[in-house]
Amino acid sequence: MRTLYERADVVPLIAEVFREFGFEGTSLSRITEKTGLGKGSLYHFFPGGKDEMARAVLAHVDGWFEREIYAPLRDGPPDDAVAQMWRGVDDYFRSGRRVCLVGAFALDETRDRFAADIASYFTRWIASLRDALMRAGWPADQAIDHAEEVVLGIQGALVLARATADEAVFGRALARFRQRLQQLPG
Amino acid sequence: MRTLYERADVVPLIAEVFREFGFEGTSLSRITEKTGLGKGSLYHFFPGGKDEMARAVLAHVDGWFEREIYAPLRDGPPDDAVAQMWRGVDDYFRSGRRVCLVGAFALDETRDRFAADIASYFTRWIASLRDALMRAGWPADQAIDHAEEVVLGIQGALVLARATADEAVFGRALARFRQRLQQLPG
DNA sequence: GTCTATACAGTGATAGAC
DNA sequence: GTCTATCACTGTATAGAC
Repeated sequence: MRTLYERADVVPLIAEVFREFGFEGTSLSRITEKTGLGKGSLYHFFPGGKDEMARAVLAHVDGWFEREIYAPLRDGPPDDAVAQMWRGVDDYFRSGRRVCLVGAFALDETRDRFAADIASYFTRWIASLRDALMRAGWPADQAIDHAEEVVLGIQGALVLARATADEAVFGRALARFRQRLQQLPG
Repeated sequence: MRTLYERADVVPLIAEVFREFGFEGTSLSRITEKTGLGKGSLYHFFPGGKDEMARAVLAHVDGWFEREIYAPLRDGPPDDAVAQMWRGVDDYFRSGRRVCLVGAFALDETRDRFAADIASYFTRWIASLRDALMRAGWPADQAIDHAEEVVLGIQGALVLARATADEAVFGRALARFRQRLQQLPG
């Protein structure tokens, strides 16, 4: 039985801990508990400690979105890419049961530590969605407006779903946005 | 010169610390630094420690919203109440430069500690806004949809504004919602 | 690579002088 | 009421055995 001994294998586990407890609330003992790896092993993989672990997690999340969401929005057929975005985010955020790690990091002083990564995650999401909408026929000003509102709305839906312990909020929000983007103007 | 020696005077200061650092990131030393009060005084006002301080802060925030936003939405002239809500939240959140403490608490395991307070803050906001919209002439299903989308959108706008360090996101989001609510259906 | 042992600063909290 | 001193504990991080 092969256990985890590659850095890439533990990053998703560490990501879950950061997602659940935030940066400050994540302790090495919790990471040890989740991964089964002692501090020695963790510092072997991440010499920079907790900070480097968080950076690896952010890079991992960013890589997933770049590959599954942003790149198709920029380069693929716009209607397919948008449809894949709805499926992708609903799946990724477990229909509202999972929280956005990047959004959570943004809210407290953790943002200052990872400001560039956090800003890039959102600006690239908005920019790639705007591109797809324009290629789908939306005028530039409406495309940017809709893109911003969708990305912002997904974050808000995740906050509200978790705050009220009502996951259905997330699905309803996605449905509203999907419907709105389907009605081309004119 | 009268300094702070009432519990009510220090709550807003403590609120700022929780808003900036989150629950886990807020330490008693940071509260001491902000308020100028030593641990002795803090535990005199809040025998329950950090937990009781956070509860007092949540109650303070809740009281402000109940008084300035929810009650007018439920009882006042709907158009005036909605207009006052836009002014109120723009002012309260400093046009996007301030974060929502309740939303931030909702994202990590802090939610479990204050679950009832956090859920109530959002469900009452949505319910009171829905009431106002219905009294303004919106059909029930659209009123609840819009209310949920506005409350959720405000949270998302705060996340996005802070994440991208672009406060203007917040103002644009408020303007979009305001415009949408002005166009009564039919 | 993975572990145990350990260093040391910082945490929330309490006691008691004034 | 406010302070200082102190508590037990947990935090991140390091060193070194195996």
